[in-house]
Amino acid sequence: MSTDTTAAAPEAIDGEALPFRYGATLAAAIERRWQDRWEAEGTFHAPNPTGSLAAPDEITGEKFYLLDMFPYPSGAGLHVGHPLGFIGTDVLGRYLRMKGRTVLHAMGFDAFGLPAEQYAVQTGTHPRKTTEENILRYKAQLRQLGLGHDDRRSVATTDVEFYRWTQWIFLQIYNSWYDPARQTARPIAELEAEFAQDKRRTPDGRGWCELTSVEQRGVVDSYRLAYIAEAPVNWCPGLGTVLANEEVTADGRSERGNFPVFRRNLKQWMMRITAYSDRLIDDLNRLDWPDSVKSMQRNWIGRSEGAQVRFPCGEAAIEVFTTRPDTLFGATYMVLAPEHPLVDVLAPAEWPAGVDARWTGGAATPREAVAGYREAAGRKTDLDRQENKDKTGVFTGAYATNPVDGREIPVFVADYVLMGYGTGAIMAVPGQDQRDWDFATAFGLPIIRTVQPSDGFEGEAYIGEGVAINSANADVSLNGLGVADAKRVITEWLVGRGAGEAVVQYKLRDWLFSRQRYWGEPFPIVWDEDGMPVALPDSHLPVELPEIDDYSPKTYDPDDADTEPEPPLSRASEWVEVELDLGNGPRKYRRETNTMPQWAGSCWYPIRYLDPENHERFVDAEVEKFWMGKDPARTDDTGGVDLYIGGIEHGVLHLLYSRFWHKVLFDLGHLSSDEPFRRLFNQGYIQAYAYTDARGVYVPAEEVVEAAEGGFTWNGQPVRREYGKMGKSLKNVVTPDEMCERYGADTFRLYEMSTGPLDVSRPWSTRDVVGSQRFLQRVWRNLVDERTGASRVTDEVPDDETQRVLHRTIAGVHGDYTALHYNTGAAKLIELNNHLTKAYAGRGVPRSVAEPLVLMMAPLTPHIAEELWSVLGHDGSLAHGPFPVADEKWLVADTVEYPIQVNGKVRSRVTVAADADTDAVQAAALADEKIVAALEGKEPRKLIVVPGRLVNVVV
RNA sequence: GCCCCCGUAGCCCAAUCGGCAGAGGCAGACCUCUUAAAAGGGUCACAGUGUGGGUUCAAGUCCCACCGGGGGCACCA
Repeated sequence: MSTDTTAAAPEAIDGEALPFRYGATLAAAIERRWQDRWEAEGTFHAPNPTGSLAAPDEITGEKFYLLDMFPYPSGAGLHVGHPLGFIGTDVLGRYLRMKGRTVLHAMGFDAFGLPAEQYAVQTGTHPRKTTEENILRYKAQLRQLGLGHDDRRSVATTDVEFYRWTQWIFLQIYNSWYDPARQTARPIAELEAEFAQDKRRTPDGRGWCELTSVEQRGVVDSYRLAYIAEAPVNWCPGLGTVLANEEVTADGRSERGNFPVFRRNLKQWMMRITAYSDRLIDDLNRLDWPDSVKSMQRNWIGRSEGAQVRFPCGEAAIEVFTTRPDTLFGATYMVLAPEHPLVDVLAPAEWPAGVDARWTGGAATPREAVAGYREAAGRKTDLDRQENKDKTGVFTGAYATNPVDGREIPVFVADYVLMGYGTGAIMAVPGQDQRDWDFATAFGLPIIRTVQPSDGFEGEAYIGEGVAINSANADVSLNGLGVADAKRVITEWLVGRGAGEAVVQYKLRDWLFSRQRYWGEPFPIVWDEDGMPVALPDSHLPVELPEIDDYSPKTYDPDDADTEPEPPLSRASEWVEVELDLGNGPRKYRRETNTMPQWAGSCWYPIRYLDPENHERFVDAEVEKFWMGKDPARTDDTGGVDLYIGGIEHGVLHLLYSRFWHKVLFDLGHLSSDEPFRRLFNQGYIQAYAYTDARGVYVPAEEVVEAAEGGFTWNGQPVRREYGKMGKSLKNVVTPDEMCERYGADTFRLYEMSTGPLDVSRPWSTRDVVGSQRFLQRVWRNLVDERTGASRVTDEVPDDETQRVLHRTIAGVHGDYTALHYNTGAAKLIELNNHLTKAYAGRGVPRSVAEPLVLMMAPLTPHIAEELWSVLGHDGSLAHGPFPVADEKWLVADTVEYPIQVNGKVRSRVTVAADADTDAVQAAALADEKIVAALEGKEPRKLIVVPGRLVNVVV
């Protein structure tokens, strides 16, 4: 390779006298040249073991799969906060590559999504056009940062070749069912075979052959992992689409757009993620993830163990779920959710004699009371229900029988019980549940304590640990047992009586998977003349999005709950109505007109990076095993990406969905890893100050100055400072483009990595960037003649002190890079350079120190390091090493200075040989005259010698 | 209300198993190079670790309570 690597003479901006001073101009020339060269030489191409990207000879060292959460290419472009994680991963990737590891690092785009579609609706521009322009802009912005990505592996979820495989994965899921006995997904054909051979009973007990083919298909469809269900979903008229639970905020609004969301029963595609609840929760223990994300997922899945108990009630029985079956003897009433189907059935025509006036809601009959209450509850939004925690309800007029003691207890309807959790009915135990206590107090219901509160307990409901009391019948007694034992005993008793069983409940619901949008993956599904869904065979993939004129779903008044979703694709009638031969002759079908949610593509993109050009499979099995396979050297390894870095905002949605898909594909034998991300790391955010004037209007943050007496001013007028996001409307956006122009990419990278450890959020401060620039300039000046651009290094043998500083730096930098503590790594490099500046002022730095310094800088500031490396006479790139190795002999000092403490206060210091043993150190300490004086002849009570650290004399 | 994380110099951040509170940067003061300018060179100062207790020979680090900031969950039975 004959690329010219001498420093180009820059335009005279840095001054005639010093044409080779390192500044923005010179940096720009160096950076552009090295970026071109890396691209031309394919420096960051990662070798696959086989397939189109195969280069088995280039595989050296252990592989490492490094991954960033890929960005959505928005029209606004990147601001300086976005690349923080990207630079962080790049530094690690470059370091590991220099150490000889085979590193895969690529960057793609999560390119389906609402903004491009909304822009299309407004302007008529095809979302593909907007999306592709934005991707090009992002790529240019990322390229100028010098990120070492394998550009051959850059995929976008909107690429037809990509979403063809998203559709293929959907079909894999659709064509599977979950076998709870084997705890695994299995092909649907195996289920059909079980039915056909009568090894499995049909839901209504008829023989398989007695069912019509449509009935048979209906039965099979009800087992699929992707299925159609008429279910209560989150309908958002303002957006014209339904949303997943995860996309709705706690106050019942859409995460995007903040529109009201209503619960509606609609037919939608669902994914049976609940089948994986246990594995998703249990396998968290096998992952190297932050505790915060693990606990968020545990919380979201919400597993609770308890018992399902039946309370007889007239002809019917009310089923309740409880985590506290030990408190059954304290159940003094029951509550049904307003939507509970038994509410209508139970209410008798007349109130029982002597009914408490508080219970009737003023109604003449129970049916009237219940109907009125139900209607009122139905009008309340979820938000109203949550905000108003005063307990309301009415008596149904019916009584149920407590199965443990035969007591008749009243049944209420109240909206503090939710239909969506458990069975939608509870047994109320006011003695041990504060909500029930509040209700019981309001309605004059009895309270029985069945757990002995701890001494001095002064609260109302007691939820703590304690022994059971008041809990015995003729058959069984819990009295004296602790909570756990009592639960076990009573559950066994219930099971024995056929009154209940031990069950596990989850908060997790199935994943609503269809959206009424244009810019998403079409489903590979058609509907036949029987109105049944039919999966398209693989040979019909991809199902491409049709061209249409109007990209918008029908949207409505955001508050109008009584509207129906109407997807934009439903208007593409030529595309929707098709005649296909799916193996039984040409027939007419209607295409599914919903599209997949944005999460679909992000569920599996890391897998496609591995083998982006494979047209036969979504990934080659050997390639997947190489990059993501389980490591037999680790116990119970999950396999997966070696390090995944991204923001914590994806803690539940993306990370839960992709784990689910990954596990299905693993179960079906398509993947060898059973988790997608072995290690997860949440980077912090770059935040920014914004300033408002007296009217509360944002002023350009760039132009605000700090007043001498404190406070801030803009154009002389005082402004108020606030801290938070960077955004156009806040007038505080700083872009990487600006930083590259003013300082160069290396300075920008170094600045972002220096301001703190990667997981810490920190404020952006443009004026601090100059510090990083100065460091690079000083290194440059130490090694390069600013007048001629020639090397200044010498062949001098460095002095011992310099050797020690160098090797201490090498040892430290290894640890810092590995731990993603780039701020301390950078500090050590600055320290080393500061030492060189002093020690070799005016005469050039020894080559044996200069070279390791340059190599160690390379992960953080790759362009200037490459340039210096070539100025020092090396032809090739340093991207693949070597990386300096510390020499032990320079890590140990000859002598150690020990501080001597008397009673914990430093009184003196002694210097002893580094290999002096404890006794010698002790002797030296006690012989020190200041210590002798401090002791005043007293005998030390205790002597602590911490080797290499200090001596403490206790008197 | 419950759970998790974080409080070190004017600011961003270091500090290994508990072992001398300071590595680095910004801003500041002073000196200096330069015709001049500063993104030139150099020197210096600045906190006892949010507050109050405790454990220890020794606490920024461990324990308890409180205060402040950030995040998650929230009538989940």
